[in-house]
Amino acid sequence: MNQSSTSTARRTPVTERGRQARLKLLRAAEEVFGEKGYEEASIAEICRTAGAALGSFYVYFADKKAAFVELVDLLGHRVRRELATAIADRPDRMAQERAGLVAFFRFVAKHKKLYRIVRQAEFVDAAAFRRYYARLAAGYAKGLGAAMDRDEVRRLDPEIVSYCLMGMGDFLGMRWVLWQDGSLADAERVADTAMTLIASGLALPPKSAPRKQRPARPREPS
Amino acid sequence: MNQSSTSTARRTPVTERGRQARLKLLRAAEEVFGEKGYEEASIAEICRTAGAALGSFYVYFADKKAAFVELVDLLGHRVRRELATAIADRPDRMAQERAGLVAFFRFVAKHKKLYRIVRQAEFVDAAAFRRYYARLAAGYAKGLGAAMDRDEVRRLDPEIVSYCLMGMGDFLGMRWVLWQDGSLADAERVADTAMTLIASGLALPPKSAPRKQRPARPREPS
Amino acid sequence: MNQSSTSTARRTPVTERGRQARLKLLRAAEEVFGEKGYEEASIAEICRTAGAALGSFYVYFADKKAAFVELVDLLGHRVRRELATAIADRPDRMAQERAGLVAFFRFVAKHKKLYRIVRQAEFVDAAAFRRYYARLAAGYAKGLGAAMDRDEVRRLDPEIVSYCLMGMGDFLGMRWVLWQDGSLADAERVADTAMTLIASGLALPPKSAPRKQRPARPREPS
Amino acid sequence: MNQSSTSTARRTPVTERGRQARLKLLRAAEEVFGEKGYEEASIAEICRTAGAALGSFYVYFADKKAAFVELVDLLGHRVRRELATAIADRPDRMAQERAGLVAFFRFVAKHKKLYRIVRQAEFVDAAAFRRYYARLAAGYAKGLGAAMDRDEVRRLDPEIVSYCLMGMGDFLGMRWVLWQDGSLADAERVADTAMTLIASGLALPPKSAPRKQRPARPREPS
DNA sequence: AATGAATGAGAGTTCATTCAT
DNA sequence: TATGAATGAACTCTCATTCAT
Repeated sequence: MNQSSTSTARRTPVTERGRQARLKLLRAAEEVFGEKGYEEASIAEICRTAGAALGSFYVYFADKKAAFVELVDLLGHRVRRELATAIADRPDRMAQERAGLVAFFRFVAKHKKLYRIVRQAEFVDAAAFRRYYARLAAGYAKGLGAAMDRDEVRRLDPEIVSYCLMGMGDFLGMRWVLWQDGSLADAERVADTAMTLIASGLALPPKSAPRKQRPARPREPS
Repeated sequence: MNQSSTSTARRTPVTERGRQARLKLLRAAEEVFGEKGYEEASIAEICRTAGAALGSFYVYFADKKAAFVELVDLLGHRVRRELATAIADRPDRMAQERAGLVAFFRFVAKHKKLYRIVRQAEFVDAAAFRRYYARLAAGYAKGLGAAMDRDEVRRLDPEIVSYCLMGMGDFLGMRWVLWQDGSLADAERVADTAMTLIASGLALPPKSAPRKQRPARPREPS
Repeated sequence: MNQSSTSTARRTPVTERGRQARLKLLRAAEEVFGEKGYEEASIAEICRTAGAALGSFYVYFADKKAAFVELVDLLGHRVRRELATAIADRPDRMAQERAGLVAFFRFVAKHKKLYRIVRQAEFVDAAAFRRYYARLAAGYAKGLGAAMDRDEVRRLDPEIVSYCLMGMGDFLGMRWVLWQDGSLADAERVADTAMTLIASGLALPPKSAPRKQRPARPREPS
Repeated sequence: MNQSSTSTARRTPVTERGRQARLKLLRAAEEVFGEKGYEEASIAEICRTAGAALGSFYVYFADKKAAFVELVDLLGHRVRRELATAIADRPDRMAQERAGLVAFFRFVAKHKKLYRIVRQAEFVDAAAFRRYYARLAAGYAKGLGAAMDRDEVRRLDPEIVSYCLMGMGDFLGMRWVLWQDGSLADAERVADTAMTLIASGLALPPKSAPRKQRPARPREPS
């Protein structure tokens, strides 16, 4: 969780000046990694972009990968915050789903380059990649679980459902936002279709025989 | 299609011996790329694995990327063939969906390393990556469209639905197969849950008011 | 003089078919060497241009350099023949000089690319390079010597004078033909100026006191 | 003029230590290029000679060619300085010509290997090659023009005359210095002969009819 | 903290030449 | 003769990282 003491010394700035320098580098890293991808990005260019000397990079980051991973975590925060904001105040789960999906499209469209960083993380640091999705899924599942408890949606394993919905969102975003030069032209139509699928998929099944003891959440099908 | 005459000459073998050598290299590339990933894989190791001299690689492939791309296309063929086989003879669309999903899990479990090649393609050759999914989606959409025409499933844009289902499959495979050291322990349970979602999502809506003129299937974008 | 038996066997074609194949390769070599220069030219491209297989090259030439050297010698022949033709029938030495200079300009303009081969020979095969100029100088000196004997031009070491005049021609051709995209726009004006210089330079000195015994040619100044 | 930011960063040393290292590499390059020629010279050898690591080369030079070009420009400076020094204090143009010619022979004899660098530049970087001669010619022409204005020498296009004289010098140096294992044994005799030619060639023509209006010196082409 | 010079392993790629057919 | 596959040494260049100041 905390990436301390990997090799050469302190990595956390103490002075305010240090904190600023570190931030400058991180922002430059965001730009360069986003533009070039992990492998093509060079630390030299990051430093040039940040207006810092080559050596300074290693004052604040253990190595190239450490900076990248930090960026992935940062992005995870941002995405989750964005989604949380978009969802807040929505009356019911389906409204939340739609708001979340559209917000995600918007995020991807707005940070096209940047979003590739997350996807590339799979090949740079698998743990950071899993962490990103696991945390996203946790938040997702929590919302779904609550909705299930309110009998708003069909009772299914929330984690599985979360990955289903994340997968849908991810692929739709890839196909109709990323591959569409980032325009949101089709976003509404695509979201409509997806929401039809999701709404029906999650709709409560016609209650055949009311069961006294409702089964533990995870297990449901048959 | 054929990238001739730019640099060192012909790339297509003429003799049978040549065809064999090329195949040997391609198999070695599959192994090494799968094991190490694109960036970490070295052509020297591919050649060592294939038992060929370094220069021989360039007799058959223009460069590192060309071999990788060829591999991605090859994998696309294999996956599509596998899925087509798994689906054949299934009585209805939902049975096909389930068979396809499970077959996909099995493919991923069996070729865990290899499957990373496809995912990494996004960062090596975007075109090959898109091609992979576009072709897969095309086949998928065709099956869905037919089912819609038979009134087996809800009428929606087949391409969008295809990407939704591919996304679900992809993420589930990632989470419960790839991250699970490739075991298929959870596969059935996960497939069950997913199928509940899919079946409900694609089920024909309760016909409220019978419409004379059923709406034309939405046309495929671009 | 004769480049026999360097390594692998016979290099001289016996059949007529062989002679043709060899010629085809030599012409291709001329084109490719001329276009790319010695180092950048590849035997593969020469063969491709000739429509021959890679291995065929070594049937007719010992190696890359051998073909190049042969080409340089060939060019030497052509240049000397061209000059000889241009000079023939000129009434006096100065007319010959001018005709030769202009013919040289024309040759360079016409075979711009090709002429670089000669110049590059200095760094590929010094002997071939010297041979080229030595032979040219020999012819030049012979003509000059004859003119001296006819008391048409000032008596000086003909070889030295030859190199002086070749140097002038070479540099003028370089500056006003090669660097001028091969146009001959300035050729006349340049030739005029050069001829003024040459004519005065070679003009008989005002005979001060007639000497009985004229000195051996090479030694003249003081 | 300065080729910044294209690839790996700054090329101009900032510290004194850097300046020294750069110089060390440049001197090594001079030695190795001179000895082996451009193509045969390897950067590895240059670094070995300089006692520097391979990577250091690229700290100071963008690539092999850049170092070579810099060397050519450097040589140009040296040659021009040498000639300027040799010419200074000579009473008249002909004395200057002779001094320049002999100084040039001496330079070639002394830096035999080095002088090949200039000649090879034609095939490595045509622009640097032209620059070398264009600058030399400019200085030459200036001196000639002044002499013409003083009515010391015949009035002709100074640039054309410059190239004539440079060509003579070049070829004589090649034939009687470079090909003579660098000895200056023949230098005097050759210089004498050449000077006879030059002196007569440039001598003022016998004033047939005194012209009021002396013709404008021909203007320099482009 | 900050700098920038120094490092050197390692990569992809080329190509003249040889060899088996 | 003619072919084209096979070879592997050699090359230039990159770049993450360390070090001295």
